[in-house]
Amino acid sequence: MKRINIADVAQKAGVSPTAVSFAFNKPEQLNSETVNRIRMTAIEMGYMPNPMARALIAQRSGIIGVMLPQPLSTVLANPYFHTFLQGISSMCDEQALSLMTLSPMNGSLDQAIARSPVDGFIIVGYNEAHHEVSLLRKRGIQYVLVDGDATCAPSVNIDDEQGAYLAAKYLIDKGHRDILILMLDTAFGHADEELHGVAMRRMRGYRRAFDEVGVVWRDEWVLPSVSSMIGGQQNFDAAYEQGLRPTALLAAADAIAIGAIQAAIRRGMKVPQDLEIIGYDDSVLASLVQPGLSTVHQPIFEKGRVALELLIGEWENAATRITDVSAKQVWLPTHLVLRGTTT
Amino acid sequence: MKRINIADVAQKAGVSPTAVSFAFNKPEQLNSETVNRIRMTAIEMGYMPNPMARALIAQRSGIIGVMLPQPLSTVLANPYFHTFLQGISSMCDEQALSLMTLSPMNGSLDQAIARSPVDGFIIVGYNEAHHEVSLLRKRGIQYVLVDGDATCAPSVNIDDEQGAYLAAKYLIDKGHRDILILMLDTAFGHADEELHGVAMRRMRGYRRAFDEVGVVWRDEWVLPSVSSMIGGQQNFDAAYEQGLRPTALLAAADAIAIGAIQAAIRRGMKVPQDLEIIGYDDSVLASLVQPGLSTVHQPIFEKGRVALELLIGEWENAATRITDVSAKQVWLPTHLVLRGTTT
DNA sequence: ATGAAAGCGCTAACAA
DNA sequence: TTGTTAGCGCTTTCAT
Repeated sequence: MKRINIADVAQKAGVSPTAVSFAFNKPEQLNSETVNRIRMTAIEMGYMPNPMARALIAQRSGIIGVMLPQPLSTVLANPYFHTFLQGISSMCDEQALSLMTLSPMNGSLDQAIARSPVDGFIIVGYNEAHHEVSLLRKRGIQYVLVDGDATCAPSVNIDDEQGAYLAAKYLIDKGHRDILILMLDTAFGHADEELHGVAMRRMRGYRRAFDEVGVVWRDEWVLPSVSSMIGGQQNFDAAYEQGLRPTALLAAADAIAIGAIQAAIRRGMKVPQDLEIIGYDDSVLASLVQPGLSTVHQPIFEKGRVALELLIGEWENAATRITDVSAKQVWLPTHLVLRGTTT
Repeated sequence: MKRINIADVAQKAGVSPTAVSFAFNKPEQLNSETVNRIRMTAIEMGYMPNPMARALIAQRSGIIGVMLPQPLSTVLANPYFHTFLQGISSMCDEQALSLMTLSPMNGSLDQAIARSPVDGFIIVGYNEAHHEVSLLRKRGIQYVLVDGDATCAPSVNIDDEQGAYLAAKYLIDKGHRDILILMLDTAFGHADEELHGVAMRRMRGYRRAFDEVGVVWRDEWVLPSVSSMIGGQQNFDAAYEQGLRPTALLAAADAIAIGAIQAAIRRGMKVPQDLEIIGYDDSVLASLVQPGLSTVHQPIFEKGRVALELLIGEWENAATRITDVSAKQVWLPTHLVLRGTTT
């Protein structure tokens, strides 16, 4: 089925392709009668300008790409990303931009990037040093890094270290010494270096609190976990079967914490009486579960908004040729939120 | 900053643009030495083929568009869509497709559609009769309808009516007569006709159970609610202040049910002792809240997968010129899941 | 007020 | 094995 193009419409309406183009983009340049006739014909024939051709000429598609560290289906299972994407979208809605998500296809992002007709990227969970990222840089494509280390490009991060410190400090001050830590597995160099920065910063924060008070840091008490409820369950169970008997738990993500709670309850423990727990992120789930999850709050929604704001700022910089020395690094604050999983 | 194009690379590498193109797309057609030289030069110059130009020629972008009934930020606040989008993405991941979301911009989808370089649409919550949808049809763009009435195009729906019937029947059989119904507001013709089909089908299901047993259906006991926790809270409160004293509650969406539960508890009621509640959708929240929400289960994830499968099927049909008479209407089953909000 | 023609960046017949 | 050439569908000067 051949798609109708501008020439078809022009011919049927008895005008030139230029006229048809004007009828859609600059109607004021044309006799309003002609505009009407052309519009009529177009509708009748089911014509609509081809978006790809338009984008090719304009060198701009109105689409922003969000590069994610995991397959999309995994990401969408994570409440953190829900809120983050909401933040981006709220800005998209305002700016009439469309949002496209890209995840590693067959383990690599190359494919995905090469095919994405986007005006810029928001890159989540990769450091600037990452291979694909440096390619973008070289190609002169605008991007903003989120949850990743950056120096040359704008970035949005939170104060992971401080948040982690506060959480650990709280439990230690309450007298806990046998604290199980379920850490993001990305801190262990398993998966690429995704989130490497974030995971390491949180680890350092926990550690700082331990060191400061002189509590022994035992590596066997730190387990890498995928960032999901299942991950939390499995690793809590694993710890228990290894003989660990924690009185408190630090989880580097809320989902992990919630999974661990379920596992603990299943083993007959009472939360928070037998086990105090502090998660990380303050995702929507934290206030929904029973008991409410004590956690480190980070402004997730705002993070998304700010990321897109920075990206838009980049476009404007490029347009007005202001030098790129700016490269803003935004650091958003974190704080402790106490709910029902701590006493 | 001028972007490097194929000609620049060709010149620098001392070959023709064709050679460069081949080096990227059909390396086997070229002397491997030449390929290497070209690749080197390309990397050095930071060159990457322009995705828009590619898509223009191929008449195919590898992107599928998901048309949503509400602004993206609203949609992402809804657990139903999380799971649905996960279903689509799981298929995307497998097929190396990218996913782009479009929401009404400034109240209309025209803008968004006109700018979307997609290979096809998954349209959620609109009927085939909807203006924008019929435009697509005319333009010859492939699409699949989800949660909407269709005859000419493929569609995926669930058995809304039966699910609603089961829920209402259950409560009625337990002896309840004062049943508050928090219905999707889209059943009331407020917002366009979005979800019109779905909302009406659920309404009919509830009604059928009432009629069958001869329970009086009172329109004042049916309140339109936006599909969110806030909506559920507000409408439960509104009902209460109107003097309604329900002993049971049917909510046409889980989010509504959960909001209503919170409102009820705040008024000192015990769930399920004072108020039995059945939601709709069985979204992830339903099993997370305390007490667990009894609800009508629908296979949300699968719905997303099937939708994309149908779309891909359309492409293949078009390619092999099989006539389009097929237009599969898929109906997925629903069933009742009892948890803690019923006795 | 309207049209002819050049080109956005790329691919793919067809030649050489 | 490599290059020439003609578009993909559209926008946009520059003429008329």
